[in-house]
Amino acid sequence: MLTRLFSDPSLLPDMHKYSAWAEDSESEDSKTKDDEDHCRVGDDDMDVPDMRSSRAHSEIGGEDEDDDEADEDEGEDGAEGDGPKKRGPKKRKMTPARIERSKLRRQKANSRERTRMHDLNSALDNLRKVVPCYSKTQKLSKIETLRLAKNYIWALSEILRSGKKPDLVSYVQTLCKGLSQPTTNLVAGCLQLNSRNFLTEQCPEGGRYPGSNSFSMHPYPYQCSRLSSPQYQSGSNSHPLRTHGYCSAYDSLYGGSGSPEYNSPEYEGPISPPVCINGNFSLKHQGTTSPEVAEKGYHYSMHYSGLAGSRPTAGHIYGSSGVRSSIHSENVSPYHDMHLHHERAPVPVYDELNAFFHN
DNA sequence: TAGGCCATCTGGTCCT
DNA sequence: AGGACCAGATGGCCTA
Repeated sequence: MLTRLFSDPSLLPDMHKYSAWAEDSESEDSKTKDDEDHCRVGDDDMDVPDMRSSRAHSEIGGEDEDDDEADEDEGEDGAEGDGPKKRGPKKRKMTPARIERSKLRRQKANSRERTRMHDLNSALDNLRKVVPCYSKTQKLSKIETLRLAKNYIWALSEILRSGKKPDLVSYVQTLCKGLSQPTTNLVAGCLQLNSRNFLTEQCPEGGRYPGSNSFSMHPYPYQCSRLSSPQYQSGSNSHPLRTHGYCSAYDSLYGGSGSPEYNSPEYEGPISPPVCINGNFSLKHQGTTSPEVAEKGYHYSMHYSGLAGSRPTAGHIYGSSGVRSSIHSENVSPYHDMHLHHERAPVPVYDELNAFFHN
């Protein structure tokens, strides 16, 4: 859109007009406040913009061609007075009928926009329910939900590729790529993993995570009942997961009993994560690599090719201040040792993984 | 109090 | 022409 805007010179005058308005709004604070007070009506059902606002004028100017009385009446619109004359379409005189029609149109548009955003939010809510760490009481933010969902998809696809369970540290690292530290803590806590541990467990040389390779039969009791387990309750510091009842998608992935949240009556869509237990995956997995996966593979190949001896440690990713600093997905390599364990992976998959990881 | 997140309004653009 | 989509602006709420 921006490209389109900047590539189309005919649109620039309007942009300039808008910029000028923005600047005016800074310099003429009182005037703008006044306009806003007219323009913004906080209540949902009272969103009738006041046509005295300059923005309302700019919208109205380009429509209602059927009005004959519309003239080059610069006096009214250019009434901001001493400023430079604005270019673009001539403003038309507002008649009460036009004002009314414009109000109506704007109300309808606002209502549609609200509905659209509500739909979007409900879709996001549904997404929250199928990514790890769903909680009714403490929702992930929109951006974190999207990031986590992306990582989750990536983690699942990696599982599909390898045909085996990843180790927990790798799994959590994948889930937490690019997430904020609070969300990282949530996800890690959700999986009963100290985020500091899994971050610092990254071997700087690209080696294995100490003690993270073991995939015994029951290494991860990730069930919601864990929230009441003595281990969880005896934690040194209070954890939000304990109070908010987070549950992990790892549960459903690897043998956890159904989490109560997934049976939420509010949720109407399909609730199962797309992967079944014991390697019987239900996701469609086509032979061709999807663009997203290909992109991911590219990231990983970049990562593995350029990383030798230079991979930043976790401390570089999350500074002591807790502020995330320039984290890149390439900086974390959750699956760097997966290609070493391919007992159950079909040979083509293994080859493909090798191609990705050693490119 | 600053910053993050969010809902809403708004105008521009594209599509049907 | 009208609706969908998008992005900027703004103010409210919450939290560290």
